[in-house]
Amino acid sequence: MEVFRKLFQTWGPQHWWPGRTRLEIIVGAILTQNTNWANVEKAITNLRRKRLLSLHALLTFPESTIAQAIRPAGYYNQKAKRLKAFASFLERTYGGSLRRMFSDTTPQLRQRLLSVPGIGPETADSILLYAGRRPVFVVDAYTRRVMQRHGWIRGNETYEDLAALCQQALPADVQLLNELHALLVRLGKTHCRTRPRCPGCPLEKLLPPDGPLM
DNA sequence: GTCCTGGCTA
DNA sequence: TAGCCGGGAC
Repeated sequence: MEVFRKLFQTWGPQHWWPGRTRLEIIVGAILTQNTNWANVEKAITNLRRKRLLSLHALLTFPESTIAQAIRPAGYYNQKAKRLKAFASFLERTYGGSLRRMFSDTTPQLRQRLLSVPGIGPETADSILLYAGRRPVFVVDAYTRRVMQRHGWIRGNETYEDLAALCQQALPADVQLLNELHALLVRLGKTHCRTRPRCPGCPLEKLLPPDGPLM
């Protein structure tokens, strides 16, 4: 909570997730895997312009057509496959209804999302939090790096370990978890980069005496 | 050349 | 655990 307060006091609300619809948020969550968001926006713009941003289109258009549209997001062949995998999952499991999907319980839906090829824990949790408004903490590479550099974890924890650790330390508040993940991403892009830039960091006073650990 | 709101496979 | 996917921005 101290981390959240410091980050929020410094940068304020981050206005995530910038998607128009729940489907668009889910598509964005898949497209942004290991990819800069600016490139995802280009891909989503292409999908919209080509009328591919619908469940029906994702189900019916050939994978190669989807791939061409999302090319700016990188990994376009893999991601085209993943978008179609999610679309067929939604059709098969919930009759194509996002409303039915999001009326499922969080643990049940999470388990089912993880069974979709191309949806791992971070993508599943992003979907739950940002499209489903469920109080879920999203762990990402920045989260791990920030915690490791401050000596709060050993570094060999699994995704589920870190998620449990953070959930436990935080209230189950959708808005807070929404902002916190976005703020941690901002922190990772500005200060907690591959090479740390601690001077001026909102968390500078939380550093161990000898500085960052890695 | 490095990095980007990961996940799958061998 | 390493290698792979990959274009775009810097």
